[in-house]
Amino acid sequence: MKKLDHVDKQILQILQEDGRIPYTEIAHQLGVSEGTIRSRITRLLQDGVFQFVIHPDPAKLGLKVQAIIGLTTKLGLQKSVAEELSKFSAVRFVGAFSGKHDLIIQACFHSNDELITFVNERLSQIEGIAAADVSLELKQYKDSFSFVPDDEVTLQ
Amino acid sequence: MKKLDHVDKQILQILQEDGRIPYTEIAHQLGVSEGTIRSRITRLLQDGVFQFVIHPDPAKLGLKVQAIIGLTTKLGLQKSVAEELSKFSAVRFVGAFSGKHDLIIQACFHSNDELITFVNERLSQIEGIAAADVSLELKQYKDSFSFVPDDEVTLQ
DNA sequence: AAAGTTTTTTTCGAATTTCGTAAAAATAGG
DNA sequence: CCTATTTTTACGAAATTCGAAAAAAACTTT
Repeated sequence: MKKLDHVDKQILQILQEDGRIPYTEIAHQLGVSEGTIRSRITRLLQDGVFQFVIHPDPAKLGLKVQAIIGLTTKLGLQKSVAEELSKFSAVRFVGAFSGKHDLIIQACFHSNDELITFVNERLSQIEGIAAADVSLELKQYKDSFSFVPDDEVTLQ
Repeated sequence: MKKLDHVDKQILQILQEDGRIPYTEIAHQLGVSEGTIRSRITRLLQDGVFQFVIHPDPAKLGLKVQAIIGLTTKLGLQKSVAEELSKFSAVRFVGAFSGKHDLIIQACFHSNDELITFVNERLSQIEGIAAADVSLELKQYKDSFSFVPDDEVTLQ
């Protein structure tokens, strides 16, 4: 149960703009030594607070069709359905929810054709899916899992 | 209109695991020179194929409550609603969709209380939202931009 | 298929960054 | 106020990145 202080949050903020900015540069921006940045980041990584990753642009990879699909699953099969769905590389998000749909997923496709094939061929072969409610993405306004909350934060 | 070849895709694959792995290490793994990795990555960045970012764990930041909210907007106000919603740092995804909801957003909160406050106070103050359908995330199975398509890819 | 052109890869020394670690400073507890 | 613990700084060594020129590969044109 450790708190993220202002420096930690500033580090996260800077890294979400450019995950490969040198520690020396962050140190310079924040007015501390490189060693401090290094030990802070090492600790944040160890605590699982964040990971260094890349954010590909699906459209640039030819995945022009994105969809959010709400699924109704048969009782008792939700978990196995979720795990099956997670295996697809086209599927980038899978979550269990309360509300209209038991599972909600987000996936990317090259074409409408590929999407409809996914729904008709792939989903239908997964045991436990009762219904699928497809929403086709028309325009994306924001997509970032880089968000640092504004207020004080306590580690879990 | 340039193709991503096998090397490019391998680079993306490696960087998804660790966005800060040294170019020399990637070069070693793929059996090419550091210069090649460097020029490939520089080009991919310039083409906007991907960005270096970090992936924070919302739960570790105290954001234990995540929700997907489907919104119905008043005709003509969808865009401005989407832009307003994008301003919230708690909101990590905003998209316009065909289907049951005009807009679908994904957001993180410290507590159920904060979520309900967001819905009742923040959303209600945005001009143009007719209805909000909240789905509370019970469990997350997958959340990753790790989707390097398996087949050939052509840049847009 | 040879010659010329363009693009990509390799090479390599210089500049920069990262790393390991010990000393100094700051913080916390009694 | 003193001691123990944690955090920050400092700094030389190792590793990585960078710039740029040469070499190699891939494409064109004839």
